[in-house]
This record gives sequence, C-alpha cells and structure tokens, in this order.
Amino acid sequence: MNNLAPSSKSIKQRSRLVNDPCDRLRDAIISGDFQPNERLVEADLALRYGAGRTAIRAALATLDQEGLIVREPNRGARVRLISAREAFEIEQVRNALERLLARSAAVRAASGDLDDLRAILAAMTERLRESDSLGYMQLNPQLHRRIWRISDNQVAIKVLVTLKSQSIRSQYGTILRPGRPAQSLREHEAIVAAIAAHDPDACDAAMAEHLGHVLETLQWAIDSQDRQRAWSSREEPTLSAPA
Amino acid sequence: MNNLAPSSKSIKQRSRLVNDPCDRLRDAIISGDFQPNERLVEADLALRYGAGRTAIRAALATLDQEGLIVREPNRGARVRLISAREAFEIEQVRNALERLLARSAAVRAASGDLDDLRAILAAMTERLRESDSLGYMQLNPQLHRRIWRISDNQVAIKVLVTLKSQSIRSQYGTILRPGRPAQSLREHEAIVAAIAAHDPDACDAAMAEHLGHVLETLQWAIDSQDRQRAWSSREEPTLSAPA
DNA sequence: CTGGCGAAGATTGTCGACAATAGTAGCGAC
DNA sequence: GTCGCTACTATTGTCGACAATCTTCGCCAG
Repeated sequence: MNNLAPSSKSIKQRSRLVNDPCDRLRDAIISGDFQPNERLVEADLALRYGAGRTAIRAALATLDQEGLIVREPNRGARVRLISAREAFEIEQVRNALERLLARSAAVRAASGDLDDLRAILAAMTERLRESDSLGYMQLNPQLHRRIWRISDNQVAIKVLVTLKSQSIRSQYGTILRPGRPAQSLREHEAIVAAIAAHDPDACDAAMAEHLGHVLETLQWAIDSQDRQRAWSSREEPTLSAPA
Repeated sequence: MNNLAPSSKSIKQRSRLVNDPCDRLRDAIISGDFQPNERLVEADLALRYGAGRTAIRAALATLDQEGLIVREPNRGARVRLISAREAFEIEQVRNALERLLARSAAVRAASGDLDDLRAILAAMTERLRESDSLGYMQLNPQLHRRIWRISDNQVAIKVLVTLKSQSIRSQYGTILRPGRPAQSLREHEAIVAAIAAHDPDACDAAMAEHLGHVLETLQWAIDSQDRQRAWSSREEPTLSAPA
C-alpha cells in the first residue's frame, strides 16, 4: 500500500502539501464539518478550497475509494452515511486485524517498544484516576497504533487506518458506557503484559476479549439509540440521521 | 464500501460500462498484460483504450487507491511490484478475514447455501480425480467466495476482493506444491462440514488450518524462488522481477 | 575519459470551456 | 385539482490546450 496516511506521499512542496484539497476535504468530513448525506458540489468545493475543479474531482475519487463519500454517475457526491450494521461490520474486521497485529507484536516487540507501551498505560491510569474519560479516550488509539507499529504489517495497518477514518464518523461512541473505562484499562494492561511475555496466543486472546467488549458496547450503543429513535419516530430503521 | 466489484456501480449505459477504461486497465494489469514496474503513460493508455486522458487519469487514481499501481508526483504511474514480504502480509490479512467470514457463515448458512458449497466440493473432487490441477485451482476461489456471500459482511468482502486483485499478480502460486491439491480438498471438506454443523469455532479452526497451510506453501514458494535467484544473480533480495 | 552544465524532449498537472445528463418548475389539458 | 409534457437550470463528464516538471542527450572543460 502506498500511503497509510498523508505521510508517505513523497515530499512535494510544502505549500502544495498543506493545501492538498484531498487531505483538507478528508479532514473536514472526518471532523464532521459536513452532515452525513450532504451533497458535495464540485464547484462549491473548488471555491471553498481555492483549487480547480480538476483537483477536487481527483480528491472525490480518492475519498470515494476510501469509503468516505458515495458518488453516483451524473448525480454527484455525498458524504457517506454509515449504517449501524456497517459500523458493526467495520468493528468486526477491526477486531480480526487487531488480533493479527497483536500476535505479531508479541513476537517482535523489543524493549524500547515495551517502554513506550508502558508509558501510554501509565498515562491512561493517570487519566482514569482523575476521572478524565475524554483524555483516556484520546490515549486509546495511541496505544493501539503503537502496537500496530511493533507488528509492522503495513498491509493490515493501511486497512485499519482506512476503516478507522470511516467509523470515526459513526455516531456510536464506544467508551461512554458506565464503568467501561476502568474495565478497558484492565484489558489494555493484559494485552501489554502478553506482549511483554512474548506470548502470541495470550496476546491474541487478550485483544480478542478487549475488542469483544468493544463490540458488545457498540451493540449496546446501537440498541439504545434505536430505542431512543423508536420513541420519537418510526422511520428508517437502518439509517441513523434523518438527512 | 461502495463497489466490491464492477457490479454495484449503478447501471450506466452498457456501452460505457464495458468500455470503462478503469475496469479494462485493471483487468489488463491483473491478467499480466503489463510487466511489474512497467511505466503507464497516460497518453499511451488513452490511445490504447480510445478514451480521453481525463478518464485514464481517473482510472489511475482508482487503481492507485486499490494498490495495483504506484504514482509518484510528476513522474507518472507504474504497475506496482509486490514484494515477497508484502505477499506474505497480504496472505496474513486474508487469513484473518477469511476466518472471520467462516465464523459468520457457520452461523448464517441456510440449506440452499450448503447445497451450493457441496456442489462446488463435488466438482473439486471430480477435477482432482482427473488430475486436473488447473481446474481444481479455478474452483478454489469460487468456494471461498461462496462462503463470503453466506457470511454477508460487505466490508470484509470488499477488503478481501481488493487484496485478492493485488496478490493474484504475485508470482508465487500456492497450489503447485506436490501433494497439495489432495490435502487442500480435505481441508475444504472440513470447512464445509463445520459450516453445515453450524459450528463457528470448528469452522474458524478449519479455515485457520487451511490458510495456515497456504501460508506455509507461500513461504515455501518464496524460499524456493529466492534459492533459484540466488543461483543466477545476487541482486535485489526483496524485489522479484529485474525490471 | 569523466563529470558537470544546459537545452531539448517527453510527460504529468491544471485550467477553462463545452457537451451531456438529472432534477425542477411552469404550462396546458382533462 | 391533478396529470403529463416541455423548457429551463444546476451539476457533472469530457475534451483540448497550456504550464510545470522531470529526464535525457549533447557539449564542453578538466
């Protein structure tokens, strides 16, 4: 895979690099600047980002492949709406791949890697002690990405990054369940311990348990949102925003 | 994910559909019409497929995202060369995802699905009895794809299709090892049996064993090719074609 | 003979304009 | 009042031309 992030795209001029409409548009979509299902008109975007329509068009092609938008022929692009079902599918795939990477990390981890992991764990413990759930949540992906780096399977990492950018916009937070952060920390500790012990089977199992709980939590979030919507209106059982 | 194949791309006119330069170029690359690392000049391709350079450019963007080609700024596109290491990574990811789908298939399989699977198994048995290794090899992906369809995880399927199109060009065939087809058939039978029994754990295990053997075979193929190359020249340990 | 320098050629990147297509509003008939 | 047709508008798809960039070849000095 060539670019797992805007990183590996060889150097280019910085001026072009920071203005690349593709990256800017991606960030805008991921951070929610556009509503799900909102139309993305090429001319408007070209104006907004001070680029030609050609560049925008290329960006849309890329984002389409990444699954962040949908394009219908002659009808333009809209930001893609992730259904609850698809969010679940994404999490399942993530589950499978993170387990693979966890195994690999357990085999390959060097002492420097372990130091980093333990440092992140310590920071997480601190956030939890301060009841800083938000801070804890931000550390979560850091730990996982550090594990990815140890495993060094570029193909799997690229897939995970792409999936992440899709699911991040899904409305279902997975940590906000009462009591979850404390349990999550214990699970993370078990994973790191298994990596430190260079025990791939244990690491796989620990990661499986961790992400299994995440899946349950996601299901819980979906259900509770469904229940909530069932009260107000009785439409669109699969979609999640009324457009 | 929107298109897992040229299928879901809404209907368009047939004339456009069959002439879509993106699909034609993809097929050409997959079927080996271009050498690995060969340069893909936009003007040439435009002429070759009777399309404008704009369409070719869009096609190249797509194929870049799919990982079939690499594009360097201002230096054009080449067909991507899959290193032995990357082929291995791809197979590992495939392994993880096929196991996920096998589990799901074991849970969801209906009787009609089982009929299809058994029909494919029967055809495989027939090919093997006739020592038709090539025919057997062609049935192999059919069986796996049928299992994918049962599992119905669109996200995972899309990833697998993309990976497949990359790895198919890798020079390492995985079935040509002596005695492998017979063993492969037994493994496939075990998988189908586990699906029929609606036993996800057994199905996961059977698929894991099957693909584990494929991984071993791939490693064997890579090693033997490395040995072979070591005899002739002592260059480019990671790449596989001398350009 | 080798190595740097410069010009020419080849190829990609970008822009503007035009054609093709989908969606919409207005008009008339029943 | 509603249905169907037509013309219009908005937007995408495609093309050709030009600018920017990289590569190659030839030249000259050392």
